[in-house]
Amino acid sequence: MTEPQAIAERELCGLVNGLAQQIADHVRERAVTLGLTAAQATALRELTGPMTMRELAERMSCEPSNATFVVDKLEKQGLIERRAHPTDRRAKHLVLTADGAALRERLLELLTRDSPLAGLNPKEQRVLQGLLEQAIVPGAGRRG
Amino acid sequence: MTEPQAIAERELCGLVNGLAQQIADHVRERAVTLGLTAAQATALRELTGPMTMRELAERMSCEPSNATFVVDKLEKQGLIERRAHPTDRRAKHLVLTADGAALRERLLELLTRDSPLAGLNPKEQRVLQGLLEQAIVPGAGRRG
DNA sequence: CTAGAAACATTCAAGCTTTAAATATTCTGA
DNA sequence: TCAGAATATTTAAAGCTTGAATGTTTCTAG
Repeated sequence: MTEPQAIAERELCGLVNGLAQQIADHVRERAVTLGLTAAQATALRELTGPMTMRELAERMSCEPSNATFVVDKLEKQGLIERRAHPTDRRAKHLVLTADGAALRERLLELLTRDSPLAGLNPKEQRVLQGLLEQAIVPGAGRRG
Repeated sequence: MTEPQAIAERELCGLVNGLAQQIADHVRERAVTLGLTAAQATALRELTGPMTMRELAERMSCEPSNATFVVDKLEKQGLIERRAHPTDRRAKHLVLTADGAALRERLLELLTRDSPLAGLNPKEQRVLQGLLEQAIVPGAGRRG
């Protein structure tokens, strides 16, 4: 016999997942407009400036090996360059090309034109943000 | 120049994604205990009773073709049966085997033992649920 | 200084997910 | 009735993601 509280929590997990999917679909729809996949668009969006592979992976919430995969694609399209890191020879320095920077601008414009969170007003969004920050256990992101 | 509101929304999307990942990791950890992958465990969990492929896919928040893939695995393990649908010859009727039902019980027990939402008390969870329900656009789940 | 631990990036294998296309069945309207 | 639209499922191809090595470079304790 499952308790009501457990059922409510499971339903809540489903809602979190559903909203995450809605957000992902929002990105995907706009990405294909620019000839990008969702993963590529996410990488481009997160590349706010020169950064290392690991840093990009963290911003994308994925494994470094996955970032390698995605950056490979973007590099082949001439949107990103892998340069030597100024101070750490282990690391790469990811830099947008002129084409990449231009496409990123168009992408950001598309992504901010309308929001996947349009159902919530700014006040509600702040409440949601507070709850999410509280729900996310810092150390437990992965293999913690 | 990007507006503060847009930046806040993007950060909020990141938090939603982060919590979804935390929930997924929670499922994955317990799934491997039973020799299941995360996707298989999700399918088993959502199979609350006999249902069609499409219905399962919707409960799993994935494409029907993906449900086919996952159900294939569960069927090979003897946990699920694909039967003829009583009234619609296009559809399949998914039914748990005795083994499948038993494993599902163990899975549910593991999943409810501790929650991936332990950071929130019941009252906060209700607030979160209300916000998520409001944020999720019914028709826009996919290609809407 | 130096050996071992740690960190950065990559490769590979395995599994997950989506898209598009194909088949079979049901529904709808003339 | 019957043609066309819509629905349920599956297949194949492409792409995504992870986890376990591997090689290189840096850090750290002694």
